[in-house]
Parts: sequence; structure tokens; C-alpha cells
Amino acid sequence: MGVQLSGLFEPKVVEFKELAGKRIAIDAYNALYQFLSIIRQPTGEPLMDRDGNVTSHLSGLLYRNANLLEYGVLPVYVFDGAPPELKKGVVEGRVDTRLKAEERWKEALARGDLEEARIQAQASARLSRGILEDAKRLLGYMGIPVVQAPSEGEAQAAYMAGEKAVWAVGSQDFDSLLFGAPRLVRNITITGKRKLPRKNIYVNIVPELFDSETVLSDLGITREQLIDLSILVGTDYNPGGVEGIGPKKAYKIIRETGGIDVAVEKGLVRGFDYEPIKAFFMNPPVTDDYELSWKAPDEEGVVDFLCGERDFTESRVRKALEKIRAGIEKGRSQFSLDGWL
DNA sequence: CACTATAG
DNA sequence: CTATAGTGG
Repeated sequence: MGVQLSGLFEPKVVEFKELAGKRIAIDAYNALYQFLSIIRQPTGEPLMDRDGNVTSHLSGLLYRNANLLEYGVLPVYVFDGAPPELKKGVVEGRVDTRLKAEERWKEALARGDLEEARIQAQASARLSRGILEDAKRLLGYMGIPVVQAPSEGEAQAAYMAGEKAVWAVGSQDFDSLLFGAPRLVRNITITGKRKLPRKNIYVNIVPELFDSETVLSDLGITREQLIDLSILVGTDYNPGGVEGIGPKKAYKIIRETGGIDVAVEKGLVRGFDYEPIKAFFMNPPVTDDYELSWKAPDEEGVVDFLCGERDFTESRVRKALEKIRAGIEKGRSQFSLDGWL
């Protein structure tokens, strides 16, 4: 989910070629959820091999990474570690929400309501152990770096961007800005036309760049104040936020008071235990134990896994691998190698 | 999501 | 060339 700050600041629309030669730390869970919810049949059923293993995410990873590499963008996938104590309740709540969505999916299917079935199926997507293992396996064969975060992947990715190990964080959520990422790119794993949920409207999705310095100076606040603002709106660690406060009101309060502490003192919001949340955003668990060097894809490894074990069509997989090879060649000749090699 | 085929 | 329908696994 992440913090809902949409509308507070404007993105800079970017083209993929502007990201050429850059490493982007992608929040793996965020990307996998996206693939698992979107890559489905009209009935809502995900793609599966003959044994019933879900393969939607493998399809998404293969083709999306082939496109990114073709553009000279090197993705680095950052996987979540143990969820922080602060998040326990939210995690359990989400499992429950997804199980309920699964029920509604089956019900909708039984009465032949395909539209509703698909909506509920999308909301029911969950990451199983096998799904995560398969994703890491495929990325390994593709030579794409995988980083294991000690806790929140978003925090680890933000840290790596701050250290200039990667150029930006790739995620749909704004949390990485709270964790101190200098840049955030949204819509890097979803592009093209997308149907708005529950509406018959299609919008064109393009990559959006948020530069932290620009965002903060436009708002006239500091990162710490953005964290305060977000806590008022609601984060993964205090879902719902303070009752009756949305992004606009929260912004006004922070601008007028300078911070949650003063806002509470002045009685603008009731007191609550926001300090641990603030401390977590300011100083989350991260690690320096990661390896970002790109390796040439093990093409036969990819083919053996996807075609031999997961029923992919070999010609399609080979075509994606060819794209990757072309991207690597282009990268070698056009970009300085230290950018992503 | 992306691929493939097909129609305009 | 773009748009859309159907499929992929």
C-alpha cells in the first residue's frame, strides 16, 4: 500500500531513454504484486504451468526486464526481509483482506460476473514462498542483481540510492522518499494503457520521476516534515492516519506548526505514539552487504527453467533473450560501463 | 504485463 | 502504422 501522497506534488514525466545507462533499485514485492494482479485471464485466473505453479510473475519479469535491458536500464531487485514489528498488524490485515477477496472472486465467478471476478481476483494476489523462490531463480539466470533487505525493501532501496549505488528507486509507493531516496521512478513496471478500477476509462501510463530535492523545495518542507505529514495521512505503520486528515489538510498543519509535536501541543491533533514511526522512517534497518555487479544471462538456464519446468513457449523466451543481448551490446557501446556493468 | 494475429 | 481481441502458462 504505502503512504497516499498523490496530488500533493507533480511528477516529471520521463521516457525510458532518459533512464538509459542507469541502475534502478526496484522494490521486488511491489513489482511482483503488480504482475500477479495484472497478468490474469478474463476469469481472474493467473497463468499457471501444468502442475499448477503460478507463472504470471515469471512472465512479467521476463518481458519487462527484457524491455528495460533493451533500453539500457539495469534493474536491481530488492526483496523484503522480516516485516518490522510496527507493521505486524497491517500484514495480518492484508492477508485477511486478500482471503476475503478470494472468496468474492469465487462467488462472482459462480454467478458469471466476469468483471467483478477479475477485480476480486486482482485483490486476492498473494506472494507465496514458491512464487518468491521462482522469481529469485529467474532473476539469477537472467544475471540481474538481487538484494536481500534486512527489513523493508523500500528502505534498503532508498539507502542504496542515497549511497549512489543505484540512480533511483523504482516503486509505485512514495515511501522511499520518506526513507530518504533522492529519486523515485513510478510506473517502471507498468506502462501502456490501463483500465481504471471500477470505471470504464483507460489511461496511458508513463514513467514518472520524482526528485526528492525538487519535491521538498516545491512544498517548502524538509524530509522530516514530509514524514510528519505522511504520519498524519497514514502509513503502513499507522494505517488510516489521523481521522479526518488527508494530504491537503496534513500539509497545511505541517506548514503552520512545523511538525507533529507542535501540532499536538497546540491541540490541532490528538496525541498519539508517532515517535517510533518517525524514528523508523529516519533510521530503518539497512545493510551494506549487497552485490550489484551485472552478469551475462545464463540463457540455457532461463530456457531450461521457463520452458522445461514452467511450460513457457521456447520461441517467445528466446526472443526475449535476444532483446536482452541487443540491449547489452548497445549498452557496451553507448554508456560508460561503470553505469551498470 | 507482453506477445501474436488480425482488421482497419 | 495503430487499435483491438485473444492468448500466454
